[in-house]
Amino acid sequence: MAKSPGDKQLPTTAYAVLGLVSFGETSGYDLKQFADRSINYFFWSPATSQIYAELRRLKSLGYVREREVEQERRPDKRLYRITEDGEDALRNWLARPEASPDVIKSTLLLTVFLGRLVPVETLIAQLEGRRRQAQAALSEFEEIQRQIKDNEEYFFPYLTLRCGMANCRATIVWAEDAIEELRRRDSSGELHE
Amino acid sequence: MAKSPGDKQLPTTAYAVLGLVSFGETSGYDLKQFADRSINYFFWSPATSQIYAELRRLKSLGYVREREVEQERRPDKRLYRITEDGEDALRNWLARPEASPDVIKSTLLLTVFLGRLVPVETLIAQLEGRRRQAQAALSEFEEIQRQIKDNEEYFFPYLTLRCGMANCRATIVWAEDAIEELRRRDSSGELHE
DNA sequence: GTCGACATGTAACCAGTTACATGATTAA
DNA sequence: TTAATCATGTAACTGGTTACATGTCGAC
Repeated sequence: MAKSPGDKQLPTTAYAVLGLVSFGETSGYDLKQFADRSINYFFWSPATSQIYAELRRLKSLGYVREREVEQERRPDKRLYRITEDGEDALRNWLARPEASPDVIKSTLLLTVFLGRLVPVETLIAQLEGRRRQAQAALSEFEEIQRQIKDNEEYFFPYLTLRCGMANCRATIVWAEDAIEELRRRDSSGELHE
Repeated sequence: MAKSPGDKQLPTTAYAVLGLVSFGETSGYDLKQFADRSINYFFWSPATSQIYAELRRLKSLGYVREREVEQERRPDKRLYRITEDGEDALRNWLARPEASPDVIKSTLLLTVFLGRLVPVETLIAQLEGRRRQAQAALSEFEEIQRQIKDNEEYFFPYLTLRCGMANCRATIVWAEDAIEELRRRDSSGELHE
């Protein structure tokens, strides 16, 4: 059943949502929270409306099953649970031989690249900002790591957390390095331009 | 003149193209090559058709000036040069106090995050692939660095290059680390489902 | 009485890609 | 003659966001 002829590739977001559903029955609303505090760091967090749209698509493909739940003191909600077909499709997608290369859009790096058009102090300020940001994220990640590192259940998320930490450290080192180089260049003669 | 009332924010791609044009008069075709081998590493490289679309927009805003050039042994082409208004708009955008946070879409990390659904060997193979990739990119970056590091003209691109190198190193370290952790876990009992 | 969390959705729009069309020149 | 490079563009589509609508409950 895995690999029926009409198996068209879905957009990555669909698999991301399906992957989150695979952790257990949830609603669209909960999924949004979950996404924001997990895959958000290395994959964008889709808009709420997008999540609902994906859930409808996954349902129409038979990849998730829907269950309506009436609540008294809360609005009614729809809970989704992954199906066997859904898990097949997900495993299939996950096991493709090569992951597509990362997509990175860094307006900071674009700004640095065009740095000759920017006042040095502005550039340094932006780099400082990024450094602080990375430092804050690193602390947060370290805290999370403490909480989950011995919990076998979180082994794979833990690995992605480690990646986040490595990237933060790289960013901090680079930002400091770049600031230093900027200052050196700036003081070694205002003869530029 | 910088900051007229109708100054609506353009999409980042527009500023990216404008930024590339700011290096000197070019055609859409040349711009595509330039983009592929420069900002491509930290900003996506727009489709060719998109570049032409942006050039038309920039022209209609008065940010670039167009000049038609007839060629004998090549198709005719249109060359673009940034205007004063264009440079104002660009500087203005570049100097905004905080760069928006990086957008990262890593299907590899998404795959690792959902790693419990993937055979360990597949996961390791993907991580190996990424490690090799980062290693290759690092070598390439080091080579480029050798060529440009003493050329004042390339100072700002050089800073972005250093960022790329830092990220490559972080990726290599992380990938090796993750593979090790995966192997350890795998050998310490096949009791995981 | 108003704000924030809960909960789902629609409609309009935007940014960007893919596939294709056109056509000349040059190198294999 | 076939493919690659030069050179620009159109049309259809996809993936995703924004703004908005709707309504309840609990806390301040």
